[in-house]
Amino acid sequence: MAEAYKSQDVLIALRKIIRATDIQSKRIAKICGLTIPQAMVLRSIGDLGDVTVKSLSYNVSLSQATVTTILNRLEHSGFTTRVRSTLDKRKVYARLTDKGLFTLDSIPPLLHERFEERFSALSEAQRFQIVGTLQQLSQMMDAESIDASPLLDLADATQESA
Amino acid sequence: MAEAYKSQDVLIALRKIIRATDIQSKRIAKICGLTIPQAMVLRSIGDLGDVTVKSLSYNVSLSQATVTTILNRLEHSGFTTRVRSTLDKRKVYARLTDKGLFTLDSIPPLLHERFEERFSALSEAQRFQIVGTLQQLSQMMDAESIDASPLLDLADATQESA
DNA sequence: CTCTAATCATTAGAGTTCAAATTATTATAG
DNA sequence: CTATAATAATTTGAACTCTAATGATTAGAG
Repeated sequence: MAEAYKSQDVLIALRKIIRATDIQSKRIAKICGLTIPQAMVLRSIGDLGDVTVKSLSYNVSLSQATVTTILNRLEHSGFTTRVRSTLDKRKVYARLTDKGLFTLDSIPPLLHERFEERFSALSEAQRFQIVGTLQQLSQMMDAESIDASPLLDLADATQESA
Repeated sequence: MAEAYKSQDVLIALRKIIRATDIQSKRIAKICGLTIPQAMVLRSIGDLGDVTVKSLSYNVSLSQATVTTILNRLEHSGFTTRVRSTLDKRKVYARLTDKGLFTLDSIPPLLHERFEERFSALSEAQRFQIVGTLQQLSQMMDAESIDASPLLDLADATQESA
């Protein structure tokens, strides 16, 4: 029995992974009130400080439109606010509220706990292999056009908020 | 600088891959009028013959609810029909129309052409490595609970349609 | 200075996706 | 036989995601 690995197999495997993360996202949402995408965005804001929608979209690999809708929900739930730039009125900075900052600490691991365990139990070489393969995949899929390095305009925002 | 591969890196790489396939899906939809999920379902029906929604959901790794909505669209566009089982009236079989059968041949590769090229240019060992890593990942994410082998009830359907 | 082009964010519109609740049907236990 | 449980599909409700169009603002050319 020959084993010919086709790109279709890639698609099927990806679907299972996507499904697993989707389901996990719902699970997390029930526990802490934040879905995975929301948590990713919140975490990004925590890491980067005040950031523009565009920077966020680079950072979490989502379109600007998607980040906008996620920010809508985060703002509605009181985790973030929007601050329009005074230097360039086109720009809008996302900023954590106290509630958002507080919540950041209580977000559970974004992947399934069991995955976290299993993954960290692997050797560094194995982890490298997995991450490397995924990165190779995303490059092969032309994801590199999305892969631009995050254009942080932290300095700008920090000065303004001072 | 130490390189500690964290599960967060997995999440980011996955996001890029997911996004790349989403974008490709829209691209395909413009070309042939079918999104990737729709094409996957259509192809499954082509492979399996008349199948129940449940079988399809196993086969394409989507929930029953999702398959239902995709079938709605496929039916609305005239690619498939629904045939309710007479032996077990709970079951509904999806069936290709002539248009659906015809269209099946004209569906472009579901992943980016460049990806198809690059992927098929790899050695069997490399392809195995990629598919294997993905499958390992999906198992680690507890996707195995979804991973049950497809429960085909082809025989049943075939007899009925005769 | 002004017109046009580029940039940033949002909105509009459509498709995907899930869990949970519902409906319909079949199977099983008493 | 009937009541309950299990199964199959759908509906409901909510989030995510994209592209394309729009609105607002800034940058650059003439």
